[in-house]
Amino acid sequence: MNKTENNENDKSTESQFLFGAGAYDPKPIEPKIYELWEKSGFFNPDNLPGKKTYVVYMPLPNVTGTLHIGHALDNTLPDILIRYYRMKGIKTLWLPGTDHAGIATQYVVEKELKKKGISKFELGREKFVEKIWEWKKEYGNLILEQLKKLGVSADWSRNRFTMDETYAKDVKKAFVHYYKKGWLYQGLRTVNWCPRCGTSLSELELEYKDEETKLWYIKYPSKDSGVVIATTRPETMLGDTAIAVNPKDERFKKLVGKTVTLPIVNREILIIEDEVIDEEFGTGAVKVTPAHDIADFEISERHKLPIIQVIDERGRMTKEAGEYKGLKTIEAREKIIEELIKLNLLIKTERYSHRITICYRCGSIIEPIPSKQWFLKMNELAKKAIKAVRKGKIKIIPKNFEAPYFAWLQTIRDWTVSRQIWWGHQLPAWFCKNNSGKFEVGENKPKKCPFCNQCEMEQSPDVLDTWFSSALWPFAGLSEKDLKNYYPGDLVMNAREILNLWDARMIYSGLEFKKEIPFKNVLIHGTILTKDGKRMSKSLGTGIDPLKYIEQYGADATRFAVIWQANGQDIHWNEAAVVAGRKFTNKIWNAARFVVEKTKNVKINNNNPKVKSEADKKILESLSKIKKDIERNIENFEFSKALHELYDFFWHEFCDIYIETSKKQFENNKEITIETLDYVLKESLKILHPFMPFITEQIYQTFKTKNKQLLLIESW
RNA sequence: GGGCAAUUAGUUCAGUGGUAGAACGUUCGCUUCACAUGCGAAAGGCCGCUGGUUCGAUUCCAGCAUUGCCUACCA
Repeated sequence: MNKTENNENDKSTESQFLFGAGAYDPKPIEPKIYELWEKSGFFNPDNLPGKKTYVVYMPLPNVTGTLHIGHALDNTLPDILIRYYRMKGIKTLWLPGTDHAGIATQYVVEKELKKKGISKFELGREKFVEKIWEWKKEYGNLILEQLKKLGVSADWSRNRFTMDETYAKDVKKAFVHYYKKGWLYQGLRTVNWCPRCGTSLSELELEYKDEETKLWYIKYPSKDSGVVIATTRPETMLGDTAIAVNPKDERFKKLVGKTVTLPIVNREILIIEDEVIDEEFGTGAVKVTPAHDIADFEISERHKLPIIQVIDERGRMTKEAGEYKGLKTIEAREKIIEELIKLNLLIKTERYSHRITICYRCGSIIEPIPSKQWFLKMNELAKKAIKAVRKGKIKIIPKNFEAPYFAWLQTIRDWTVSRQIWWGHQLPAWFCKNNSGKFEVGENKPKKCPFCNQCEMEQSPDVLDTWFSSALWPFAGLSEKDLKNYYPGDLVMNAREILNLWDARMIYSGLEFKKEIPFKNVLIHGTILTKDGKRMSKSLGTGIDPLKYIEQYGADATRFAVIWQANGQDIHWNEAAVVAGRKFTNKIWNAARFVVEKTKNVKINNNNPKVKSEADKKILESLSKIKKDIERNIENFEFSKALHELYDFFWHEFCDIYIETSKKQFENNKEITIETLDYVLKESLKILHPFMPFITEQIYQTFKTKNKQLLLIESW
């Protein structure tokens, strides 16, 4: 854009406000309107009148994120609530922020650096973390700027990041608190390990992929006869410490308690009974490898079996694997099968398809290995979270999501909270350099080592699982005053896969640290799928970019499309809805133009009797009914329904019927017609505002009313 | 494997115990002084399949099929 054009635009502002000509063009208008709102300070509830509060916690976008259509849903719907309650005279607070997103961010920055030929290992931890901070400074708020384009009316003055200083302090406090309660412990556990990322992954960070493989039937001989087992992973047999069968399985009854010889290694291993074994699978007898299978690890805990690690954290065979040491697992597998054939112990091979576990970030095959990790006992916390929902203190909407919530919490395992990456909250655990394994937990580094009295204590290199910090989101880093005024809040709204990952964790964290529920409602919205019902995926190019729509059709039209389709269940995204939204903005624009042109410069003779026609009465009745409906629907989170009703009312009842009638009424009933047009338009703008804030505010600003303020805070 | 949900017009979806509605699309007619991103009109559906309850079912129940999502995981 050149300078002359700029000047022209400036001059034409007034005429734009007064409806120049042609179709509604959101492009020059939306940024100006947003600026107007932001400058007004009314996104900040401290500047709003009233006493009652309404608080929404934004589902934290990752700093690496860019706006996708899921965010549009996550944020447009709460914006309706926030705008509605703000107009209702309630102090509304929408708390925004971003998540440092440990693995995800580290992965993104690592890839960026790699392009420049820089390896994180060459840089070292400190420099690498510095690079991430630099990256975060440059791109970390991008997504927030994009949310502004959507019209999100969050209180940006309270924007937080999960690694802000004050936030980090609360994270440390939480860790120390749990430790003092005896709920944090270190232990060896076979964890899902990504050999590529070099970290353990939570169950929720795993993905699965179908794979065609083989099932090898291997004989473990003994003095009598031996046992045949079936396995998909022969290379792990070097770490076998038992054979397990189902206690009900008659075939193996007399073998239980005896031993067989583990081939190649020639170790005697015990035959044990365990309920989890499926008699139907393979031969009914299973090799138990505690170090490299999570289910087997659990069996080993029940039977006190030894753990022998034969695969290391880079996915190579360890020295325990003897002659196979240093080989990749897949190479070891081939060699071992060759050896078994030589020994005449490979009974048969079947084709077999199953699902393998892969890393959610990089897609590498997960290698379960034993690893020293920190665990948080979940027993008490899970109970609290269950109780809050059972007792109705927290509502999960729709209600049928309560079932998976309870199921998850009832069968929950202790939470592995440590991660072996560099980006995140380092554990506030301080180790003695001279006494291996001795440590102290505290918010600050001890001045003097309590163990050797002389060393500089070293902080644990592990960082906390990202969710450990986001679990504290409703209160961490907030000032005392804010906590007093705005905690607990009212609502979180997110997609269903976050229910246990995040919502449940916020619930028990709130109860544990603030002795109060963090929010009253958890609203689970549908998932946006492609038009043919497939999951959206960036790699398949089936993603839907809301910014493209905002650019092309405007934010109001984009919001319209999102809300129009958000009816509670999964959405098969229909682009036509955005076009419908754009048409609707144009309709609103033109209807307003009509009303403004007809009502300006008209001298009203107040002495004339004002007689309402049937049409006047009808539209006024409809308006008052629709207003109540909208209120009810918004308060019940029925946003789509509300918008459909609004659309129908405004377009058909107001424009098609009343405006057309009004043209005739001008001849004999001017006063009341003007009054009605003016009133219905203004009221319509109000009730449309939470849904389509930009255009309604823009039109509202053209009115020459006394004491006019922003529609944003106009009373509902 | 378990759980949840969906299946209604060409498409995306509402909805109801008495044989169905919207948006977009399609067809036809309109440059009617807010809007052609418009106005008016029309066509278009054995409401997934099979059985049950009922005077009557698209709506309630059961089974089946298809699809999707969540969750678990079997070596």
